Amino acid sequence: MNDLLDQMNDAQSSAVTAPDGPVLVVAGAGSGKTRVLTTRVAWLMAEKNVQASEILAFTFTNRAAKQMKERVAASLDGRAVPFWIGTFHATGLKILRTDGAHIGIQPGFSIFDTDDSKRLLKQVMADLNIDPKQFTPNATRSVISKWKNDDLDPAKVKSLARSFVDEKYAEIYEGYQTALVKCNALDFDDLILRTVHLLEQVESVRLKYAQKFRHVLVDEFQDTNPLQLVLVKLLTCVHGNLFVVGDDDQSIYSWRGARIENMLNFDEYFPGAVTFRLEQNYRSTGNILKTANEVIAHNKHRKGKNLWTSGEDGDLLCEEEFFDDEDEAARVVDIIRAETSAGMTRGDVTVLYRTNAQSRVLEDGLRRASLPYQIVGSLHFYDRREVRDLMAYLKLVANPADQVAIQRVINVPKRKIGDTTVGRLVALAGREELTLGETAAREGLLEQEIAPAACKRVRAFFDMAVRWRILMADGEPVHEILTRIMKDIGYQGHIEMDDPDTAGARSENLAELINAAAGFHESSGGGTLDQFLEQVALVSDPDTIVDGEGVVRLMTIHTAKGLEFPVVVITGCEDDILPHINSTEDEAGLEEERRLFYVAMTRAEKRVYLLHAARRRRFGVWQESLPSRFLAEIPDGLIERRHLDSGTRIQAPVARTLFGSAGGPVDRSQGSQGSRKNSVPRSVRPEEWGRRSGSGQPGSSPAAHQGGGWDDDVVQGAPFYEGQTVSHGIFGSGVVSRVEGMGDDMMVTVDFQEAGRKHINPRFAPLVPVD
DNA sequence: AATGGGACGCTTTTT
DNA sequence: GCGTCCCATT
Repeated sequence: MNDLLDQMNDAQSSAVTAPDGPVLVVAGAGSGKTRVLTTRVAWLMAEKNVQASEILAFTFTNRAAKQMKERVAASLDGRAVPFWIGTFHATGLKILRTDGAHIGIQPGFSIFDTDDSKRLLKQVMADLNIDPKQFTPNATRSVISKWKNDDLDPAKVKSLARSFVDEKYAEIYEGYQTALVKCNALDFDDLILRTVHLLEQVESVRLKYAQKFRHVLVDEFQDTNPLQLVLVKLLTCVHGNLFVVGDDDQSIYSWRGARIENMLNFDEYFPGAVTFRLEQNYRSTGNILKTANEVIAHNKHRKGKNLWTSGEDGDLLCEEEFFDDEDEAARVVDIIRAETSAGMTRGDVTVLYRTNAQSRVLEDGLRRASLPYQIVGSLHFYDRREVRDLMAYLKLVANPADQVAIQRVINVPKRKIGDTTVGRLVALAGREELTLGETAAREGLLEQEIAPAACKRVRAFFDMAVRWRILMADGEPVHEILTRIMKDIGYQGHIEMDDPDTAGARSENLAELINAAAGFHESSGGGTLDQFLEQVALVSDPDTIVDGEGVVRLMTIHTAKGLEFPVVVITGCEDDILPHINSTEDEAGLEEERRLFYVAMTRAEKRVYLLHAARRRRFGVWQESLPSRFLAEIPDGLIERRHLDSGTRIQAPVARTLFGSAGGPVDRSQGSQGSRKNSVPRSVRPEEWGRRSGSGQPGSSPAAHQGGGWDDDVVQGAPFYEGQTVSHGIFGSGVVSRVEGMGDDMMVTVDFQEAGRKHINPRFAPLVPVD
């Protein structure tokens, strides 16, 4: 044990050996946060006589949980560590499986993931005759999720509703919750919400857990939400030993309900808290740290810290501008080649981006260059259609009440059970208060509503389900059940018929699913179907980060949090992407984007490349971009900037500055910078951000931007009028023949000289008035 | 009930 | 630009 402590710096070891009670460790990026956490666990066990079973640790991701388990085991000489460690969701689930019955949760319940919830919502909305165009399932889901995270039930929401819209949402929420119960299912939020209810309402259960866990530890505390804070409070209500680690500068999940205040006001929530700060960084070069410090210092809402290293300054950071996203991707290829010939492996280089959509162009470039790469996160294996279909079969086997699963596959592969039949079946079941399967099993019941031939087909389907359930009851391994299901329903033939082009890939995915199930059977020592479904629901990807050596990894910045890489390439360092356009409205959103940028840079050990393009395709349409405002916050001495030929005077980003503000009047006094009047003055002069002209790129049509400078008055006064001559990036020049609608909905009809008549939404396509 | 064409929305991030 | 979903057609 002393060995472990000797290897630490003073701040680290005093945090590890902190006395009982609430402890907050403010741990900067790369400051050895995980090490402190794991050593604390080891120290508690070695020095404080705490049993493994008396420790509960929360992590933010399954990846982190796994890593921590391994590291604790290593620091205990490989002894088994049976302590509770996992995400909030997984831990909530564990508690609910054991004690959920106290608050009326039926055993064998399903977990609905986002897609399941959305399907259920759609059904509920259809039942309530609510137009899914006015209340999209996505928006509704996030509204309901917010309510759940504020511990508001449908009744409360209803009484608080002030507007028609709120009332509608509340109505949907109520229906959704009822439907969930009917399906015997919990959604993601329920896993935490219901656990909180259980602990609040049932004293014996609360005491059971709060007494059991003498020490509770939380990683990534800055990303906890209010409900999770309550859960932590409940679990520590007996011993009060709470040890949390976090970095307010890395809080990037507020959109999911995380409250940075949980950390900023920690001693308010947990009086008497002791705080430790870890600021020495063991990961990055001095220049990277200085840059990160400079940028994050622009945030006001933070505790404030300064990372430092005893190591070298290292190389300067490198900023490079490109004409478009394809050029940017080509440069990524070059960087990888240069780095590998300079001694790095491909696995040492990681490419980061703000949005998943950006990966496409990068992938194309890498594939063309025959560079092996791996996308980490995002494209979840379990999100593929064929995998979800099979998973739905497993779900309906495990939980006969799961209507969502049944409705998904009752006619997949096609077995002539159409929407009408399904609708009648569901209605019938609802009326009789039976599950769909029970309804089908009742003698003569189906015949009341459904044609005899259809009844037969429905019964045949549920008969299969019954047979599969017998396999499950006999303790047949999951992969065997799965194989049997596939055979019984002829799924292989189905995917070949359905789309021969993709059949090969889809069969492989199914083979992989069976592998995953077989792997689960082994690693879990004969785990049940329920356990398999749980694991799949809560573990988005079976730890995707495989061997590093020969593979370049691509991922979003969010996914990269907590990881480190020798070389980091951050792409799309542009305003509207990083910071993302949806987050630039208010200061809080902007600060979170800045933290995102900070997280991205602090992943790097040796070198950071900051790339941006002057234009890129979005929604299939070219859009102009300005360099990220965050780049301007980097002092010149720390970075080498390579811009495109600045001989050509820059043309302002037409489409966005013209009509980006949803049709509202543009603030004239601010000129083309109107939307960012609250931001820091740019130290980089905008006119220096040249663009490459006449590059010969297809579709670049320099003509579109000729006509020289640009006049605020013309631009901001009257947008478009009939008879006006305009120029378009792809179609060339033409005459406006019609203007319809306003703001975002504006459609302009233009007769182009070459391309003929086109309808254009100026919000998406750069349309420039020509004088 | 199956099929195919077309409209539409999506793109911020995920347990 | 692409996948999904809706609707009309058979």
